[in-house]
Amino acid sequence: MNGKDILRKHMEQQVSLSDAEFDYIFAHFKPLSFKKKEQLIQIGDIVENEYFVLSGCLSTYVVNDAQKMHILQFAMTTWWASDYQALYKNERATVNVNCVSDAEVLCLADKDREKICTELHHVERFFRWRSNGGYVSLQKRILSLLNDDAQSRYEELMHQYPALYNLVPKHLIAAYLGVSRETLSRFQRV
Amino acid sequence: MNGKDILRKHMEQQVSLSDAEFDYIFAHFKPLSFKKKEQLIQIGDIVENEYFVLSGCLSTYVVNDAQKMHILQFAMTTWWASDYQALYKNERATVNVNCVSDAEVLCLADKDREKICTELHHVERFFRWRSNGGYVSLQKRILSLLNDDAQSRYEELMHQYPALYNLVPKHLIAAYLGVSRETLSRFQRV
DNA sequence: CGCGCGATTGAGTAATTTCAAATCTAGTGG
DNA sequence: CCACTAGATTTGAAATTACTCAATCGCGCG
Repeated sequence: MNGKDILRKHMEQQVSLSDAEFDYIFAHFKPLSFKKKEQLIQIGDIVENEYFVLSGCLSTYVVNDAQKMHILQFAMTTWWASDYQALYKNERATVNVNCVSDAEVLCLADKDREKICTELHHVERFFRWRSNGGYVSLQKRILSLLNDDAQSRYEELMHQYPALYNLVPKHLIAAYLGVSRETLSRFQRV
Repeated sequence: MNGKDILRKHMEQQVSLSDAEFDYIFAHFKPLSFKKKEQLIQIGDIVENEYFVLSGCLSTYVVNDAQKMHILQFAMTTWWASDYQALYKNERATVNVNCVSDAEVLCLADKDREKICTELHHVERFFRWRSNGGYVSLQKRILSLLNDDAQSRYEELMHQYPALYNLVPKHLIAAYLGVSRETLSRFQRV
């Protein structure tokens, strides 16, 4: 399936669009390819775009003073990624976004998203519902951080996204779960 | 300031509305009063409403098998609360919402929100931006759970919402931060 | 073949939890 | 107004858990 079809199918899960409408929307997305380890956003950058992932895997992360990395989000196909704090509030980037693997994305500028949201009420609805869904997912993650031990979080993550197991190095999964790689490794033996 | 003015000011921070528009919107909100400890939503409920807090404080929480409580969110004036997973996805409630103190709220039905979003493009934009803001806040909380120790999280929370210090019992703050009340108590001495 | 990155393992350490008990506080009824 | 009580907070000590540091192992790629 090509990028256009992937995006259309993704959007039509929420709202229905005519061919003409979708063509118009799609014209605002720019296809880009990245190699493993390339940076899409770096801390301090001005952030003007968000990215819809077609293939491969991105990660959104920070590195603290003690050189420890924390991963806010992985993004695989049909997921969106950016520094949303910077994007929505017009601030400098406080997180990095890079490629865990080679990746293809569709790039959408913040100003274009706002433009097509204004022009097409359906699109505004799509993005509202997308945001609602993201909010609920983050709430779940907070609950799992509060309530579940790291081993359960690991098992749950692997259960929900088995593709991560082979696509992402274990130390990055540890950085997502919030445990040291050694501790994660000790869980594996079970 | 009365409830109507609080809501209007809150919405006008994002979008501008005519008097007639706002009157129409406001007609869909039902003012309700609750006493401390009253439950707005209980696990298992069908969830049809969300709540805009005018005064007092609500908390959204779960209790795990070991009887340990985890707080997903506090909600003070101008904050919104509900079980959004249940509300958005038409599922049964998986979290409780109750009153930490006596509280006044404006109740908005899911179907009314969707209706006025459809009727007034501005309102759809307001709710999209609200959701975007919530998403960013939850991301920050996840980062602080991953990166900061409990003491920093406590200090940061008190710094950002000093009102919580007197309004909310410490063991609930511990349940929000994800530490035992004993550990939180030991931090206090600093 | 050897290098380098990632994963694993062991041992000692630091931090938090649990359990138990004591202390403090605000609100209630007499 | 005071005594009482339930809820909230604090403290101590033991047990658990995850961390760090260091060393080793394994494997794919040049």
